[in-house]
Amino acid sequence: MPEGHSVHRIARQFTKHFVGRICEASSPQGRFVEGAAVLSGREMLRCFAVGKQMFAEFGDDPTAPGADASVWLRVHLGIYGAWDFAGDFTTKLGQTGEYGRGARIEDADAEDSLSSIGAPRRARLRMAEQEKETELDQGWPPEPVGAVRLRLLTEDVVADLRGPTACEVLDAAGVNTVLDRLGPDPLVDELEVGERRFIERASKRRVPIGQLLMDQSVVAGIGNIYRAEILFRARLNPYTPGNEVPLDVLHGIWNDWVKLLGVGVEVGRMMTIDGLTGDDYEAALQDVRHRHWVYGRAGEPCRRCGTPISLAEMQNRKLYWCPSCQA
DNA sequence: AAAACATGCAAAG
DNA sequence: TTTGCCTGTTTTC
Repeated sequence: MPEGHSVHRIARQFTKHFVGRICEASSPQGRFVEGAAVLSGREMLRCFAVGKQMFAEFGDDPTAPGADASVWLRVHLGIYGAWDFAGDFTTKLGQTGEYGRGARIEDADAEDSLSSIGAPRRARLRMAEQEKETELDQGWPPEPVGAVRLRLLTEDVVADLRGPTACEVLDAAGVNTVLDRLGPDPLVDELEVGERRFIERASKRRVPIGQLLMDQSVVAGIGNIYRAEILFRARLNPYTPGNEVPLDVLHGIWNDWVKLLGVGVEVGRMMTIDGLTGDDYEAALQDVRHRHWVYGRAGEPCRRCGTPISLAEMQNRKLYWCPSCQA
């Protein structure tokens, strides 16, 4: 379910609560027993997201004779994967602080100082596209619920992974192989470098721009909602071949993605309509049907011109656009 | 109550 | 090209 913004938030959560801690790893479901055994007993050294994928590096296992290299965990949540955190939290993520480029790790402390009113309380936090916090009224550690592929446990925080499309242990070379296949991510790459790579990859192909934006090797992190919304905001027809999109429009698309991703990571939702205030903003926060221009609105009147929103299949995914605004 | 559907991807056939 | 992932929400019977 998650697009890029939520994976960055999850990586932040790991950075805040797991990095620097020894992790006990297990696979209650039984489908990742070997991988969990490799990770268990190691310290998480760092965690970051690139596009929709999350990478966490674990240090040397001091108890394993001859071990001298770190190992990496790679996770892709797919369409309904989720991380369930439980333990002592001071706050939900995303309510304070700037989540701009390069601020992922440094901001963690600032956030703590801003929100340290009140003692940490034990809670449960589900992180998928949407986040939901609930009370934790069990003993410690809590029983895994459902099919938990991987459980990472520290002294006071636990993270349960369910339903991922990818979950594997890699060495550094394996991580690089994956990273090489991924296009630029505004929260990872220098903005100018990322833009150059995006335009290089998008402007040379005859493939429809609607398809290129979903291609994770062209730009990483955009999914079906951001795709539809970015194209509407650019007033660009999704079927326009990449090599026929004016360069300044591609430039605008990249900048818009930089902006939307920043908002998404900060707010924790894909807010794609600018300038909402008051009740309209609250409604948008609350309900996906109120926060997009065209996504999920087939047949409903365009919010800008009233024309019914079109729906078609592109690469087995639903594509929404306004046939008038995006002629 | 049951079925359909979803903000992806990888592996199998 | 089809299936698996295996959950949560919405729609249909």
